[in-house]
Formats: sequence, C-alpha cells, structure tokens
Amino acid sequence: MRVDEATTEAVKDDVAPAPLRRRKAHIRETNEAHLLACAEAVFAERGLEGASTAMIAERAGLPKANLHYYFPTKLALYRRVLEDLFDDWHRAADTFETSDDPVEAISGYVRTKMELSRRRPLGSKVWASEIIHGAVHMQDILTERVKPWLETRVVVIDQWVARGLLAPIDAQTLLFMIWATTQHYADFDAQIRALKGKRALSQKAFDTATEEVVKLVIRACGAKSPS
Amino acid sequence: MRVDEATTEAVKDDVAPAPLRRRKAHIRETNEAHLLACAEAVFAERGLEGASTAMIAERAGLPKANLHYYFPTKLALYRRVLEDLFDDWHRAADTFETSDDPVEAISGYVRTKMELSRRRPLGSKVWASEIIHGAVHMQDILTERVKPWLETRVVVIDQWVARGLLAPIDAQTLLFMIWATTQHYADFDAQIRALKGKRALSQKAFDTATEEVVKLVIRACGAKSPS
DNA sequence: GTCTATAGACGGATAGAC
DNA sequence: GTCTATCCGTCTATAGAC
Repeated sequence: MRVDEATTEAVKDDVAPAPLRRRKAHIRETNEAHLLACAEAVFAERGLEGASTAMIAERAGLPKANLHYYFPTKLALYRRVLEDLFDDWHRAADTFETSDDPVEAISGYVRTKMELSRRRPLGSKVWASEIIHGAVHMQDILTERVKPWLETRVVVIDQWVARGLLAPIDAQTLLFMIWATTQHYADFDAQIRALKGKRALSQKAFDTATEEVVKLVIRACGAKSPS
Repeated sequence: MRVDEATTEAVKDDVAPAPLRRRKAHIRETNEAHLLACAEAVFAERGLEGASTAMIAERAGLPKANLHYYFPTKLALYRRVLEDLFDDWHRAADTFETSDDPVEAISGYVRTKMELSRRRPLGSKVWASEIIHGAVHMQDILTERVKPWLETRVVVIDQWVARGLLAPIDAQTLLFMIWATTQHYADFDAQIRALKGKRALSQKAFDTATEEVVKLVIRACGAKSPS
C-alpha cells in the first residue's frame, strides 16, 4: 500500500477525507493485530530474548523495518502482548462474580481457566515465561491489576468459609492451586504430550481433564454439597 | 593453576603420579560444579537464549574461554544443568515409595516437592522454562526417565483407588496437580512476592503454605482418614 | 589449565528511497 | 505506509601465548 497523493497530508490538511483516514486506520489496525498474534507465538516458542524481530516479521509476512514502524522497540511489542493477555485473563476472571454459591462459582472459574488454557496456550506461556524470569516487565500489571482482583476474591472465599460453606482453607493457597493446575495444561503441554506419548490432547481428552480438575478442586475445598 | 612439567603427560606416561592426578581431577571437579551452579542461576534469571556464556563465566569469576574449556558449547552446559536437575528431582520422587498408606505417601511427596521448590527454586525455573519453550532439549529425559516413573506411580494410585482408600480420581491428573502446585511456589515466586507485597516468603510462611497445600491435596484425593 | 584477543555470525534499530 | 541497505553492538567459539 502506497501513500500516493496523501504524502503531505499532515502539513496541507489536518482532516483528510474520511474514507482515506478510515482506510489508513484500518491498515494500522490489522497490521498491528497480526503482528501481535505472530509475536505472541514467537515469544511463546523462544522466549523474549530467543525471539528476534526478524523472526516475528517473517512470520507476519512483513519486512523487519515494517515491524519497527508499528512498534518502536521489541520490548514495546512484548509489553503490548502482555497487556493483551491480561485483558483476556481479566475477562475470564469475571466468571467468579457470577454466583454466590461457592461450588458454582469455583467450578465455573476452573472451567473458564481451563478453556483459556485450551484457547490461548501460547499467551499463557508468554505470561509464565515472563514471571519465571522475574516478571521485570510486568510489575505494574501484577501490583495494580492482579493484586486488587486477588484481594477481593480472598474476601469472598473467606466469607464462604465463615458461613460454613467451605472447609477452613486458605483462600490464597486455593487460588494459587487453581492457577497452577489449570495453567499447567497450557504451559507444560510439551511435557504432557511427552508423558502421554501423544501429539496433543484431543478436545474430548481436554474436556475430560477439565472435569477431573474441577472434581479435585471442589473436593479440595471441602464444599458442602448444595443439598 | 599451571600444568608445569605434566604438559606431555598423556604422551610420555599414561599414569601420572597419583597426587598430581588427584589434584588435577579435583580442579576440574570443583570448577565444573561451580560453573554448573552459576549457569543454573543465570539460565533461571534470563532463559537459555538470554543467558550468555560471558555472564555465566563472570558470575563464576572465570574468563569466558575457561568456561569453554570445561563445556564445549553453551548447549552442552545447559544439558548438564538439566540432567543434574532431573537427578535431584528423581531422588525427591523416591519419597513416594516409602509407604503403602496413601495419605502418608502422598503428603510426604508433596512436602518433599515443596522442600525442593524451597531449596532449589532456580533449578525448577530452568526446568519449567525449558518445557514451556517446547522441551526441545530434554525429550529424552522426559520419555526415558520421567515417563516410566510416572507410569509406576499411576499403577500404585490406581490400586489405592481400587482398594477404596481414595476416591475415584484420575491418578495422572492428581500428579499433574501436585507438580503444578508445588512448583508454582518456585517458578512463580516473582508473582507471589508481587501479590503478597513481600520481598520473599519467610521459612515460617513457606512451612505454613506447605501444610495448606498438603491439606488441599489430601482432601482432593478424598482419602479415608487412617482411623 | 589459564587467559587475552579476535574471528565470524547475528541481533536490534535506523536512514532514506520509493 | 513500505522496504532495502546498513550501522553498530553483542554473542558464541576459538586461536594461541603463557
């Protein structure tokens, strides 16, 4: 796509014809989205340092300089991937709010998290890799976004315990267990595949695993069945 | 340490004076061990590609060329770190054999795994990072060493279920949950620290977390208490 | 066995034509 | 907005003196 007669647009006219502006905005939007998706894959496969901008650009079918036109530095691109990931995770986390019944709320959350591991395993890997290597590029997300969410959930779980709906468990430990176990199916899928001797879990096998995890977690909570 | 008159040792004499050979072997041993420890730390902090041989050598207080004298390539060093790690993990895994009582065996295993996360968090991170990025450098360890171990443990757990000592759980899912949760305390410690707003878990806080995890896992198994 | 110096490849980022 | 050519830094690995 060439710029054509609009080259000096910014100088001559602050307001370009609407259709042209829309077209240009559209190009930026799709290119950025495509680069973000390709970056997520390469970062997941190779890590932040193992991934090169050349690899990401090649996967996106663009020259490397083009990538640097949309994202000034590799780190800026990486940050955007992490922010996108948090948004997705946060939407999933809202499932927790849907019910005041602990069994329903917790099993719903576990299912949503497993579904997220299934739907976006590469993203989960980028997130995990970043934390493993010290979370240096996402301290703000953790303290400003994840921490407040966690604290409200702990309060809710503590109340369930106080009302005798759950065994006297530590809420944070429970949430860590749910995160660790559900994300294990995304992050450690290479190990799971090697140990099961399979190429990948089928949708059916994944659904079965989901229900097994739900069963284990619900029993771990010592939830009184809602009789 | 210089080679001195022993430079042509291999040509002139297959059997050097015992004390000299022992001293030289000792140098190699300590330097290799020291390099392995430093490599584990740098690989954990930066990942395979993020770590440079220069950083590892500097941390070990040796010139880079010296590192390449002991380990021909960065990948060979990395492999050795992974193999060391497996040996440690495998020793910990043996705890499982100590008892035929499921509650005792499983809670003992969980405690040992938590202790391993406490004692060697850097190693756990190297292991996790390698798997997240596809486990390309440890396929053989997974299929030849971890898989057989897992299969024997699945048999034992299935027998406990058949004997009615545990609820009807899927053994593999249970083991994945134990791995994921216990290793979470090593691999995701940066996240845990950010969420708890603390520098690090004290020994006491870690022991408390351990007992919470044991409680959750044992309840998840639906173990009949050994009354 | 130790260490300096450097070869050779590759990475991130930019200049500047179109 | 696109893309070629290129700068400059860093990385792995080795040569070769001591």
